[in-house]
Amino acid sequence: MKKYDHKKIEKKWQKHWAVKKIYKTKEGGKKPKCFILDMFPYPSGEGLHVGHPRGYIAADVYSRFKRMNGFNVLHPMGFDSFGLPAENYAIKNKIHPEVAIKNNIKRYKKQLEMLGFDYDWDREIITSDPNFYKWTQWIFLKMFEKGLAYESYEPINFCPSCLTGLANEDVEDGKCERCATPVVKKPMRQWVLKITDYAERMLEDLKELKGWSEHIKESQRHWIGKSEGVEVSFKLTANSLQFGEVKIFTTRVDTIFGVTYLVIAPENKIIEELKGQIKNLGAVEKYITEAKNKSDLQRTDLAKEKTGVDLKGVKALNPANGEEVPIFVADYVLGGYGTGAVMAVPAHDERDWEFAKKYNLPIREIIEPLFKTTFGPDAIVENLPMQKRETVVCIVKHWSENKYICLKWKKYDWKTFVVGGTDGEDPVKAGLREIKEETGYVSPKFIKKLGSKVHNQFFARHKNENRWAIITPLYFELENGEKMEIDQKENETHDVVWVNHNEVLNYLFDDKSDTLFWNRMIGEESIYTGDGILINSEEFDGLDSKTARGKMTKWLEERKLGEKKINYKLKDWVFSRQRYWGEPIPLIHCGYCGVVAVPEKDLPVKLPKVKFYEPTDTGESPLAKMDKWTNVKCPKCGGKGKRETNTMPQWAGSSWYYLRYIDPKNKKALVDKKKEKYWSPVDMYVGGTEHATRHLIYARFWHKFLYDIGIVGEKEPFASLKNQGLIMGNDGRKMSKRWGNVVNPDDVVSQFGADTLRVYEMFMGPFDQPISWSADNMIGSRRFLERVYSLSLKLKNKKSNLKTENPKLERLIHQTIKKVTEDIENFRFNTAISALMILLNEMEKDENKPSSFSYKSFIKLLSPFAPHLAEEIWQNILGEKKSIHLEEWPKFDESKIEPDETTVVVQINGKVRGSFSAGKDKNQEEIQSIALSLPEIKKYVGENEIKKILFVKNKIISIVI
RNA sequence: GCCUGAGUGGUGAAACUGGUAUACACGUAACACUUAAAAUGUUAUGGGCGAAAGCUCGUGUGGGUUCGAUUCCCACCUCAGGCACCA
Repeated sequence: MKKYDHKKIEKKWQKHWAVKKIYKTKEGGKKPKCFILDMFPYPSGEGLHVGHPRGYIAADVYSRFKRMNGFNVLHPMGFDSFGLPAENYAIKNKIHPEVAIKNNIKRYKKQLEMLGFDYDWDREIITSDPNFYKWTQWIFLKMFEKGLAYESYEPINFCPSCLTGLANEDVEDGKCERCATPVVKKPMRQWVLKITDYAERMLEDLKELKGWSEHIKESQRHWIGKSEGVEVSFKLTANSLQFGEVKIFTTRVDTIFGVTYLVIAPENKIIEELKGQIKNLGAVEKYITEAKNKSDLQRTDLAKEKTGVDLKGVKALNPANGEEVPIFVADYVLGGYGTGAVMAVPAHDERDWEFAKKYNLPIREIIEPLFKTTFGPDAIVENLPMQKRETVVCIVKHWSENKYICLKWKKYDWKTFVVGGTDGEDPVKAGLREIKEETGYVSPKFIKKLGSKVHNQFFARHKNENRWAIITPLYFELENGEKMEIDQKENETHDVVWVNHNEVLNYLFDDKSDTLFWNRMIGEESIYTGDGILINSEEFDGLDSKTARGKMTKWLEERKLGEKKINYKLKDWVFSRQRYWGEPIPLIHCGYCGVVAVPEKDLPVKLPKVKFYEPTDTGESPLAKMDKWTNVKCPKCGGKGKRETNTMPQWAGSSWYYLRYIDPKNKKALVDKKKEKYWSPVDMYVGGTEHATRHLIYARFWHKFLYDIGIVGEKEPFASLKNQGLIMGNDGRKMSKRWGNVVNPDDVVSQFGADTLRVYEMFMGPFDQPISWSADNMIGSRRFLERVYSLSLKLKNKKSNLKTENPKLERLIHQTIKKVTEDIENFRFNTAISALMILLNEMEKDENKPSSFSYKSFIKLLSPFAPHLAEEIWQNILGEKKSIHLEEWPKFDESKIEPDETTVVVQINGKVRGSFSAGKDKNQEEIQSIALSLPEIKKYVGENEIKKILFVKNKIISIVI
C-alpha cells in the first residue's frame, strides 16, 4: 500500500491552491461576511518557532470552517515591521532595518506558506510601506486637527538603553518592556495623544464586548483604573495668614475628620509657589531632588520604607473642622495621579498609617468597624428591622496558664468569647457580671479596653431577629480558679472551653470582628480601612460610611470647598520616539506659525534613506541630523520650517491595520466606505494575551476616534477575541534561545508534515491554556493522519460505495458532525479532534463500513485541520473535481442522533449499583419495575423500606432506602 | 496586598444546564507479525483488598447543601497570569 508522503502531498496542493487562487476574497455577493484576523507578526530575525503558529492555525481552521459554511471570508495577513525590535536587530547585526525587514518578511512568509494557511496574500500589508503609513500619518494629522495630539515637556519614562521616551504601557515593573533596563523619568519634548478623553467610553463599551474573555476585559478595566471621589480644597496658612490652597483627591471623604496631615508629591508645583514660606527650604529641595533622581523601580522598591519632609512654616486648614494640620512632601504620593496631593488619615489608610508611625504623627479614629454577615445561617434577613444592642465582648485569660475562655454554644454552631448585652449598664460592670454568670469564675479583673467599639450586623437565630450589636471589647484576667455554681439555664446554653493562646483564632475561626479583637488583644496594631460607622465627626456621627460620603460631598460642594471628581489611572499616550525606524510624525515647526501640519497632499512624509540610524543620547531622533530632510518650507507662510524629527511608536501601525485589509490598495481613502460597512467589525480576532493593555487599548482608542470622524461605522473594532495559550519548551520554560529549548517548525514540518503539526497543536490541549511542547505526544497526531490515509486507500480498493451503514455508525457520524461543528465554533479544537479520532476508530472496524456520505463527511470535518491530506483524499482518492475547501460543510440530522436504546443507571443512596439498557423515553413506572427486578438491586434493597425514588428520563433512577 | 484563571491517572487532558469520573491521545506491559529489530496490529492499564465475582477509596485540603457534587456554597493551601504606594 502507498505510504503517506506528506512532503509530496503538501507541496502539490499548496502550489495548486496558489495557482487557482482558491482563497481569494471576493467583494460583494449575497453571502454573509466573516472577517477573521490574526495578530500580525513582528518579523524579527529569529523566525517563527513552533509556538507562534498556534493562534494562526486556530484562525485558519476557523476560517476554512466558516468558508465551508457559506460565509464570504476575509482572512488576511501582513507584517508589523516598524519599531524598536526590528531596529535593535538591525543595529546589532549591522544591516539596515529596511533590508533586515525585507529578509525577515521573506522568511516569515515562507514559513507561513509552508503551514498551508488560507490567506489572501493579495491583501498583504506591511506597516513600514509608505503606501500604508501614509494613512497612519493621516490619522495622526486628524487627531492633531481635533486637538487630541499635543506637545508636552513633562517628565516621561525614558529608557537609557534604547535611548528613547516610552509610553506608560511600554514599562513593565519599572523596566523597559523591550530590553528590561530600568526606566528613568526624564523631562523632554514629546508628542502625546489624549487617550484619556476616551477613557470613559473605552470602559463603558467593554460591557458590550460579549465575545471577549473576562480576564482581558478585567485587565483593561484595571488599566483604565476609574475611581470616583471628591476633590477637596485645603486652605494654606503661613504665620496665620492665608496663602492659597492645595487640592487633594480622595475616595474616602467620610474620613475627613480623621485628617492629621497632608502629603504632597515631590512633583507638585505648589511647592514652587510656597517657596517663600517654607522655613526648611533646603531640606525640602534636597528631598525633592533625590526623589526625582530615583528611577520608578527604586521608588516602588523602597516603598516599604516611607520617607518625607515636613514643610515647616506652612499649615493646611481642614475644611471640615477648621483644624490646622502639617504638610509633608513625600514620594509615596504620586505626582501623576489625581492632584498630586492627598489628605492623610492614618487611622484608616495603611500608607498614611505607616508614615504616621514613622514620623510620630497623631492618629485619630473616625470609623468604627462594621461587619455584616452576608452568608450562612446568620446572614442578615432582608426586610426585617435591625435591633440595636449595646454589647460587651470579654476576652478572659486563665489565672496561671496562657489560655483563654471561649464558649461553645450547644444549640447553634457558634463559638464565641464571653458576650452579653449591657442594657445601659457600664460595660466593665456588665462584663464582670457576664463572666461570672456564664462561666462561674468569680475572680475576673478588668485590664483594658481593646480599641474602639465594633459593629456587628447579623441574624440572631436564637432570638429570630436581625441584630446590630454595638460591641465594646474588653480584656480581663482571672485572679484564681475559684468557681461558683452556674445557673441551670446558662449551663444548657454553652460549654466553657479553655483554648491555648495560639489556637484561639483557629478555634473561633469565622468571625472577622473576633480576629480584630484578638489582634488588638495581642498588641498587634492593625488599622481598619473598610467602611463603618462614623464617630468624632460632629454632625455626621453615627452615619455609615456610604451615607456620610454622600452627605459630606454635598456639604463641601455647597460651600465650594470641594467637588465630585473622577480619576483614571490611564495616562495620555506618549507618542513620540527618538528613534529612526518608525513613521515620521508629519508636522513642521515654523518660527512664525508654530507647529503646522503637513498638507494631506504631501503625505506620506517618507522616512529618508540614511546610512547612520543609531539613536543618539541627545533626546533627538537620528533624523535631526539630516539637514536635507528636515529643512523644508512652512506650508502656511512659505518661510523656513523644520520637520518634526521624532517618529511614531511601534504600536502606531497596528492600531488600525485591520481596516486596511478591507481595502488595501485604495489610493484615495484609508478605506472605502461601502467596503468598510460590509466587512466591519472584525468578527474573530485571534492572538496572545500579552496585548491586553497595549495594542488592544490603542486600537480601541483609534477606532473610536475614527468612528467620531466618520471613517468607520462601528464603535468597537473587534467583536470577538480569542487568546491562545503560550506553547512552552518541553522543559516547561518559555521557548527561547537562552534555554536552548526552541523547536523550529521547519524541522517538524519536514519530518512529520504541516498537517501533523496543525493537528497536534490543535489537539494538545485547550486552546487558551499554556502548554509544553511534546514531540512524543505529537506522534499520536501523525498516526491518526496515517490511519486516515490508509483507510481511504482501503475503502477505494474495496470500491466501497455503500448507501447505508449500520445504525450505530450512522448515529455516530451525525453526532460527530454536530460535535465538531459546535466545537470549532467555540474554539474547542482539542475535543473536536478527539471526536474525529473516535469516529475513525469506529470506521476502521470491519463491521462498520461507512457509507459514502459518512466517509465524505468525515474528510470534510477533517479538512480545516489537515487541509493538505484532506484535499489529497478528496481529489486524488475520491476523484472529486472541486477543492474540498470550497465544498459545503456537512449537515447533521438531529433525528438520527438520538439512540433508540439508552443505558439507564440504577443508583441506591447515590451509589451506582447497576445499569441496564432500555428503550428510549420509557416512563418511570416501566423503568422502576425493571430496576427493582434486577438481582444486583434486589440484593441491596432486600428488606429495607424504599423511602424515595428519583427518576431522570433516559438516564438514571435513584432509589433511596 | 488586590484582581483573574486553574488544581482530575505515570503524562497532555475529557465530562452538556449537578446524574455511570478518567473519553481521546501519549507512555507502559503482554501478545501477534518478523530470523531479529523498527513499524504496525490486538489486549490490558487510577489506588487498595481479592484467585475471581466483587468490595472499597478516589477529581488540591477541610467542611456544607443534595438521593447524588469534578460541577453549587464556605474556608484554606498551591500554581500561573495581570495590577501594584492610584489615596
